[in-house]
Amino acid sequence: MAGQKIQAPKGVSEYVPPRSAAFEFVRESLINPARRAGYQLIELPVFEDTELFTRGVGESTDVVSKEMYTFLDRGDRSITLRPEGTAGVMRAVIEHGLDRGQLPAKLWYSGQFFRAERPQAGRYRQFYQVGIEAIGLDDPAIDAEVIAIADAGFKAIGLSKYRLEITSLGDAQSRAAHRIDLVKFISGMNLDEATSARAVLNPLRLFDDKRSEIKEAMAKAPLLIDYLSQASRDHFEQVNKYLDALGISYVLNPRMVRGLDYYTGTTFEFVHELLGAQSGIGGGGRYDGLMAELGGQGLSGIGFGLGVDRALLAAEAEGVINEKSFVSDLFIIPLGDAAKEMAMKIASDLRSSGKSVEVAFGDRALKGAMKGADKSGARYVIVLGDSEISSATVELKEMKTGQTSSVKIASLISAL
RNA sequence: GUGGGCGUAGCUCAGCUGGUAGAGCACUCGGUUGUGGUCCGAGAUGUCGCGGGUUCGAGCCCCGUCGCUCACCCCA
Repeated sequence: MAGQKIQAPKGVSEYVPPRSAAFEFVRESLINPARRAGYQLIELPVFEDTELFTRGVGESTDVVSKEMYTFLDRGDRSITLRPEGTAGVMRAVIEHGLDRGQLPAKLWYSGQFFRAERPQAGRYRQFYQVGIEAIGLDDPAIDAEVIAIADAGFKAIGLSKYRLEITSLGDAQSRAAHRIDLVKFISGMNLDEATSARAVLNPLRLFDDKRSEIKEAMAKAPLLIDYLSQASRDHFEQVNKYLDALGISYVLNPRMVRGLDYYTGTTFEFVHELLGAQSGIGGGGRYDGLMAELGGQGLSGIGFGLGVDRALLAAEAEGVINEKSFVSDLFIIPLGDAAKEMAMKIASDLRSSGKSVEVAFGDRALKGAMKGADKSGARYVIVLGDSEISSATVELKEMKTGQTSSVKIASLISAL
């Protein structure tokens, strides 16, 4: 019986050669600034107790209420594929007592996340994020550093056509005071059912509506930024000051809306100009109440999540991906069985000395093997046949120039 | 979840008012016996997403389904 072809599940992003090289480059570019700032790797499960997200991210959010991959495992536990990274990091910090050492705890992660949405340009059901979290420090300087690390990642990729938007969501009192006035304002608007339902869940959502009539109506709505407490205002001004000192440009967007309930205080988003509807390539902010909500001590925190898939899309749109895929130092073409054995031995020795070496297997004709060497992008090629074996000498050919030189097999390592 | 567009060789696509498939690229081999990138020649490749239906006959029409894609919603 002929096997039916099996397709990947709907909406997943996957990266195969040659594009996987660009993906790897983008991901590493986003991670490196965090490593260089002293953030340490944290590897966590991709599935968690469902309650972690309902409690941490917030039941009223779209992410939790209609986009989670939730299922019962064989022990009837409710499990959810992680839709974001911060809640899991906070869970692990509490569980492993990382908040008992020196603060802030500075962590980075990278991996897959899952959201059961309708796929679209730059929006996948399984997608990749790189993120960092700095937990246990209220200093506005850490806010600026976190933002600077994200910005450095995008710059390392070569991106330039994006903007950084920031605002402050203030503390609990700030938000409560603002909400009263905002709800009052919205009650005076004439809204359709779906929109007002959304407004009840989170009135801030209306700031993000794309319809022009809503935008116009919301133009006069009270802004949260005008309700900030003195402490929140001071903190936010300090953040801006540090960003200025770092030479990071940003625009204040008091209408910014974030989809996760845990955000407080400093909040930011990176928006790319060349992407379609899904133009956010990264975002984050403070979450000063999250740890307590998850049963830990009441430490504050700040972090970001950067979209690797979208950053790659943005890099391709800007045409800045010129990173060649990984290329070998040497390509060996063996002719005959004895040569093949020797080629494997040479390759193995050179590899343990840190050289990257490919061997042409499969007894291809020399012409085809040379073509393979060319395609591989290897810097040098040698042909290994009877005469080379008996003389212990090979013609080392530099592919770029076509020039060859005689080299003893034993001294190949120094010739590469 | 709602709506639009699409689904033909590995890739990008062509296929006229229905008559049982083609191009370019890529791939393999060859152009005198062991050295690539150009050029020339030859060759292999598809259950035309899947399942039904209409028809003497469907890649082209109809229905369903799966997937892709774009937008809404939402977000990375």
